[in-house]
Amino acid sequence: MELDDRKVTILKAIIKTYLETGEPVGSRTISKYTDLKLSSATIRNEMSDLEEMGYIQQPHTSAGRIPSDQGYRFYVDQIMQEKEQEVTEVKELMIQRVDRVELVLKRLAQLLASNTNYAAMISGPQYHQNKLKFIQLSQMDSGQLLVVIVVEGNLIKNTVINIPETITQKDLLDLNILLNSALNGLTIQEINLDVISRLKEQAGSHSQVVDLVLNEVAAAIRADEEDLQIYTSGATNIFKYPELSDGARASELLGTLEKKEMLQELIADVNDTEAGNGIQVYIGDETPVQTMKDCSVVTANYDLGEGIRGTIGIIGPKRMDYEKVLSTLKNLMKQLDATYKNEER
Amino acid sequence: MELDDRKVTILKAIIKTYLETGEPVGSRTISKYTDLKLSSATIRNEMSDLEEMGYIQQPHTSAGRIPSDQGYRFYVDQIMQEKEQEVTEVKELMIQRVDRVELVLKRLAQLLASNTNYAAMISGPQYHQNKLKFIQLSQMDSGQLLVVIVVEGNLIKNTVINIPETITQKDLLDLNILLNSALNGLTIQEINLDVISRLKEQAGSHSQVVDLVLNEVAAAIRADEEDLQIYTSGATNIFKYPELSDGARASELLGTLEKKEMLQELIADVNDTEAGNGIQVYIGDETPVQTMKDCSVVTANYDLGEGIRGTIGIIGPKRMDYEKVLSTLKNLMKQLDATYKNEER
DNA sequence: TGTTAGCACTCCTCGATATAGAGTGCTAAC
DNA sequence: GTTAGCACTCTATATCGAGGAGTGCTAACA
Repeated sequence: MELDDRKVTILKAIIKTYLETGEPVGSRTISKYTDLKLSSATIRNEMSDLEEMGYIQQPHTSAGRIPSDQGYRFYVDQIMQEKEQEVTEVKELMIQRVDRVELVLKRLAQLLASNTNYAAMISGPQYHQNKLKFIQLSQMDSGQLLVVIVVEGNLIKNTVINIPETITQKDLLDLNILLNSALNGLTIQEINLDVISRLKEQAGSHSQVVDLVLNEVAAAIRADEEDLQIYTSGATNIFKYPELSDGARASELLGTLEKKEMLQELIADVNDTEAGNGIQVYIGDETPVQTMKDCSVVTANYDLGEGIRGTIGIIGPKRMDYEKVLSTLKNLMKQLDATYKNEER
Repeated sequence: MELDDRKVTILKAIIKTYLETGEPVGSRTISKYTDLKLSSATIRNEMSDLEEMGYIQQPHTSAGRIPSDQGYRFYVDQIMQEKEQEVTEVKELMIQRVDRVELVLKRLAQLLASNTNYAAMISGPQYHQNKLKFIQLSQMDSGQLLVVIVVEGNLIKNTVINIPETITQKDLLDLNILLNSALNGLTIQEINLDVISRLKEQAGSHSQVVDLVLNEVAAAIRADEEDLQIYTSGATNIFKYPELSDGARASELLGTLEKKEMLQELIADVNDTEAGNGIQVYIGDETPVQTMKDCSVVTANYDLGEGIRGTIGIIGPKRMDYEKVLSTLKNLMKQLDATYKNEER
């Protein structure tokens, strides 16, 4: 059987209506809704075909039809094609340049959640892939050194370390110069034993301090990894969709969003399958995260330049408003580009 | 009517049973449960009295009894008295000293949530009440200054600012000394116009930089306030308690925990009414947060020294295991004291 | 040959009704 | 003061039937 124009029109009409209402849609509704001027009987025949072809299904014999995952997939592919060129002008998202990346990300998540009425997640940059830009040691109290580490993209980490020895201002200055010249431009991953032992040699009597500093660098980075830089917002939006809000489902889903570990799998998968324009849609079972199999997830990869890149995800019911979500994300990416890339930091 | 020993025993038995089961408890259950060796009929009479006195209530005529808020209050007051002296040894909570306060707080919240099976919240320190300890400017690229601000308790804030002029190493050193000597020991609130203008005078040609730096200090602090330093964990634990997990209620409660604004009111109230040992219990309507009126909230104030203090809260159903929560919190406070206070930082 | 009207059929939804069971309150006896 | 007994109340659960939405099929129509 072939998916001719009329079938496509009817399929789209079914899906659109279902997206709006969340109720199974009957033949009479479609017969009125479309401008096809067909009777409900004809529609019924077509629907029967569409069901046989796997695009729609019936919750029970005498109910209307709802889209199957395959149906959603067809629909999404369609609108992704149609809108490919079109640069949608959604209402301004009001992005302000802020220097602290985490804050920006948190706000973005909030923005997306409140704009779409779905749940939003956003992953922060992976620090260990970024290059070191600047290290600064300074004496606070005696025996206490303040360590400030700046990596690409002006991400700043800092800690206070206790040192056993006292250290003169002069030595401190030398150490700073040494550290900077040795480590600048390296990523955290590239700071291996070789680099470290060479550094310690050069540091001479202060090799112990170097050790402590490098340990702290490593620890700070590690803490960050552990502390999964994933922000979520609007998790409770899922209660707006009855099909997601029954006890067990809601609990699972919210748990996934709260714990965040599983979201990493999602992000990993997004990065693996990296689509053309960076926007991807997972419908139902397509998701790599089992607890989201009743949801759809739309993801995008953002890149603020200077190594700050990550993944954004919108999580909602399968009957989410794909057009809106897709255009919101596209618009967001455009604005991020405009705000962060072109303007030199 | 008087609340004699037998009534107390029965009341406690009712509450204890209800805490475990979550179902209204009948007279026969109590007659078997206690070692009072009384028939269900006698218990019924006593229950009737207890209801008249307001300690228990019936969901409907032919159901068993459940504790009223007043009943819970009595119960909690009792165990708080009984356990006052007793330093309970719950299983070790495994607190490790970590230097980054936010991480510690996040972990604490997780620890509490998983230990109790309720939701946990924990508020971070309010930076503007803390004294400035150290300010350091350093040149990163030309035109870019790295500003590091350390306040009491080794809380570190930092930003990168763009400056219009270039500045020599010598001038930078002078500026650092100037800033530190002028601002050290002041709280953010104490840095008023008077201090600022005096500073700018002394800075001479670099008064513009001083301005920028102070603005950034203010902005960093403000961002922190906005970004409400409240961490939550285990919000989805509420699904373990049917009386909290129906759609509307769960949504409201989770929303409150996610948005966090309302939690501030709770914290404010805790600080206002500051109880003896710092532990407080809000039962049902006693809570200052309307959305938690079906819950009980147990709060404690922690103090890690050096101005790092805040509030911890455990949020669960009214039939929460008060004994466990109270002793867990007491134990936690003890461990925090041992880990942070005695050991000099 | 495609479209449509008509109709029987299916299955869900919703309200009404009946029933079982848990628990109470009261009374009377111990 | 305590207890056994019993009638009574109210909920929870199941059952039934009516109403209605929607289908699938057939036969007639253009």
